[in-house]
Amino acid sequence: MYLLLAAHADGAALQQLTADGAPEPSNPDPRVVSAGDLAGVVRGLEARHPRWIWHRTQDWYPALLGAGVELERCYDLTLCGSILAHSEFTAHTGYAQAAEKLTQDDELHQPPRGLQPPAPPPEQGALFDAPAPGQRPGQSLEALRAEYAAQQAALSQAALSQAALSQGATDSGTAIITDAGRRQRLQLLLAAESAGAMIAAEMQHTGVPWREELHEQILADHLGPRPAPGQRPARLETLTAELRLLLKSPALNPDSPQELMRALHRNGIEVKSTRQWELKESSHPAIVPLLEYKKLARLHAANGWAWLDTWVKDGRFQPEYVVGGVVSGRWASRGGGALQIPRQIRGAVHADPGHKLIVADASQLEPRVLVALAQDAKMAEAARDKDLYAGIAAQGFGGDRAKAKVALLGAIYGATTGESGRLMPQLARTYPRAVGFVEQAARDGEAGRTVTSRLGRSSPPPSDRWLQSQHSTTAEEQRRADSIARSRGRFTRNFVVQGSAADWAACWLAELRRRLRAMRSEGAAVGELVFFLHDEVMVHCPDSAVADCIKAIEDSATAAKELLFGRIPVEFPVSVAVVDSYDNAK
DNA sequence: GCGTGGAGCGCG
DNA sequence: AAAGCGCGCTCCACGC
Repeated sequence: MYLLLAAHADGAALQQLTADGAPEPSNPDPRVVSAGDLAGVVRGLEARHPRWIWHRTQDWYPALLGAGVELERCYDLTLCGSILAHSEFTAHTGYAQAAEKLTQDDELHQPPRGLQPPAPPPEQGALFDAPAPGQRPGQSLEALRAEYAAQQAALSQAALSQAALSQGATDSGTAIITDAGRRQRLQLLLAAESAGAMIAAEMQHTGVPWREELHEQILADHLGPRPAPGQRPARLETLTAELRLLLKSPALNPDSPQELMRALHRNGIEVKSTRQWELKESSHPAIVPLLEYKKLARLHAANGWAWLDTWVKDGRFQPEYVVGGVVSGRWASRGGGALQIPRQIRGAVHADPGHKLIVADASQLEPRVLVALAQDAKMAEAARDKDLYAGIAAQGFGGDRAKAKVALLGAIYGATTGESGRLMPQLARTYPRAVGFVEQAARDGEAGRTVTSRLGRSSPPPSDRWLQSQHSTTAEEQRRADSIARSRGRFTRNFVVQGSAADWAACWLAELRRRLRAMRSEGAAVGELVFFLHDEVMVHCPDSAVADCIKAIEDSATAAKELLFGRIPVEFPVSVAVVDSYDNAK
């Protein structure tokens, strides 16, 4: 059952659709529900397990969660439309071609980042103050129904375009996949992306358990007592005085890179930047206190008392996740730097009494994804090891794990110089298929072609810079053009791996959510997803549910692998830690 | 005074 | 030891 939910002058409008987006013949008429009744009506309809179709999950779901209504499935027209508009699998469809021609003012087809106005603030009011459709062009019930139908049509036509076929998808070693296969992959991606949007809203609603007094204790230990607003904490004040003496600069502001650079130069410290690793080269007595200052200043500015006041309420950190916020399919976040919680303060993330945090991460996800993408049998042998790098080291690097790791990451990132660059030929000799796969992606990018993740998310087209650089005439311009092309090559090289890893993670997350919901419906005390970070999840759960949650996490990882790649002999192990405090997880 | 871009550093 | 991918946040510097 498919239920379309759209804003309406009197609240919301609901319409039952068929799978391909036509009004359901047995119940074709829309139903208008007042804002006040909506949560109750939605709750009642949820018993029939519909797929809720809406413009953006963020428009509806936060307020529904606020009203205590959790839903099972949705279809997020904005996120799915963005995938379909750009995917190579649907590039030949009218949908993608129309999206390309669309003017800036039709936001349905815009990617969800940057170009699109920010989502309405996720307050409770959002649901109940939805503006009339007239104020939101393109979001009437009829417009959304047409949009859904158009997306389903594009999906049903999913296939690799002729252009892409002739451009050597075969010589990269990729097996030709059937149209049905592409359709299935895209369908899976759209479902996972929409589930991700629900999970993001649910995790924001739940929040990460955050003990303010533990955070404050960490700050006090490092920085001293809380200073007055605008003041440096005691420890930073002391270090500033020390630096002013050591660098003979009585008014030095160590926060100013320019002042700092001049002061360092005056004291014979010849650095080209004030980056940590470069400062560490020098043995001047000012360096040690300077590095400590930088570390602590960062803690104070980014995750100090002000951060705590702003982002933690009633023992929960509730960041906003931005699904589809990264072109590769990774999530971004807005506010509070949720995806950059420094190790220093992870001690403040603490389970409630009688609960544990289960922190699970997919070990060495990106290299394993590369193995599966490239179907490199030799590397797959190494990937049967729990420690893939150790396996690679044994096969091709005389047991030197560090070397193996640097070489493999270099291949994924496109390293050309340094140790990593030097190891590339050695890696390529041992694993021609895996290395050939990323090399092909790099050549595609350099030549201005798009590349595509396992499930069908495609890289953006070349930038204006790249296009303009194609017309270079002088040798100098040509050198610049080559540099721009190589830069795009590194991007597309990484995109196929990072994007496919994001595909895997999205499926992992969606599968885990499904299992946790099933456990709850059996009435068991059960864990909640509270955090997700690219290849890592955190579940907050009662002591009694720990074993079941771990099993759900592991089963979901296996399920995700099979959804993406089928039954292949490559392991995707998860490492699981059951802890009270996040800082004990690794 | 305000917005923007760079530097620097946190995370994967 | 310090190169190669993707982000967000804070500060400072700069231009209007």
